[in-house]
Amino acid sequence: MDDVDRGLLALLQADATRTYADLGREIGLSAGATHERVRKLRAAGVIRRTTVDIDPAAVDLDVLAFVTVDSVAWIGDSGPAFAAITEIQEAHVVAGAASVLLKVRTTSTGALQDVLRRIHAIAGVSSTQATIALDTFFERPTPTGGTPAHDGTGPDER
Amino acid sequence: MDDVDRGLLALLQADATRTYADLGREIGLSAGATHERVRKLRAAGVIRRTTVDIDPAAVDLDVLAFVTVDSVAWIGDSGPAFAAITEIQEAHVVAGAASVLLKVRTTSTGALQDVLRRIHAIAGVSSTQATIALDTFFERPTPTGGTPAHDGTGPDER
DNA sequence: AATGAAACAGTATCGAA
DNA sequence: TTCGATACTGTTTCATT
Repeated sequence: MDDVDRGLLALLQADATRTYADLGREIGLSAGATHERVRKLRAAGVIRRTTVDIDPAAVDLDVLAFVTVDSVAWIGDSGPAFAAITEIQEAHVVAGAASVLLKVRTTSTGALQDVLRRIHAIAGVSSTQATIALDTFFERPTPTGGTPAHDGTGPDER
Repeated sequence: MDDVDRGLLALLQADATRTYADLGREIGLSAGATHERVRKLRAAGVIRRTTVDIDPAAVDLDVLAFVTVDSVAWIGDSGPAFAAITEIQEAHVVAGAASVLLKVRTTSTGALQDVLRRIHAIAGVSSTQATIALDTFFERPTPTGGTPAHDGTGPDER
């Protein structure tokens, strides 16, 4: 993982449909070498998958909510129970007051209520609290440090 | 947007490197027709972009935190100020106690502290509260209702 | 809006440096 | 690890239904 790899990751995040020849031109590598780099990044699991980013509104997912879940017991192995609820986009175990933080998308507040009902049915769950998002400023891919603006104020650099 | 489109979206989310011929075979369409469908989904903005999903740990982003931000004034136009902080992966205006909810990734807790400092420097921000994620059960693409049979009625189904 | 075929472009591979 | 060349595979276009 050198700077060339990080640059490639940033370019691919922005647009994974570009050709290897094109990407290579931008970072100063041949198409073959670029291809080999990307192949290795995939093999190493740095690139987990190539996917499409979909507009939630286009599939009628107009409601976005963050749900904190409290539990009576340890919920460290309830991952699959949350994963079974398809409306849950992310599930994280968090430190602090709540045990789990969920990102949930539904077509309506009624559907959200139904999701909350199913969450309560999971063993150990004692309570939930939902916070509705009114507007999303932005959602972007995991930062890479590839070629991002650099304001120079940060303590660490790489 | 019919069921064929939704099926295509689900397949592309799972693996956008598959060929049109291959995708078409699975949903019962020729390569040409599949290509045309996907082209239209892109043109309509349903598919916002094709991207790669990167393992955060591979780029040393070992700290994930959700930060709630309180403000004294209306922050409806501070989107760009948050976007300028590259460590912020998502920013949403939320209803409830906090004004904005952020998803932040950093290489260390020290770097997180620095991000919080920069957030405080944004006009109108009065306080922040960070919640650290200890473990991520899963993070997946926006659900599409693609594979699950789904006729648009009723709260939801699996 | 879909098909099948043809022309074109990009990918994947390989020997050499 | 890279490059450059090549064979191959997939994409893109188009006339047709």
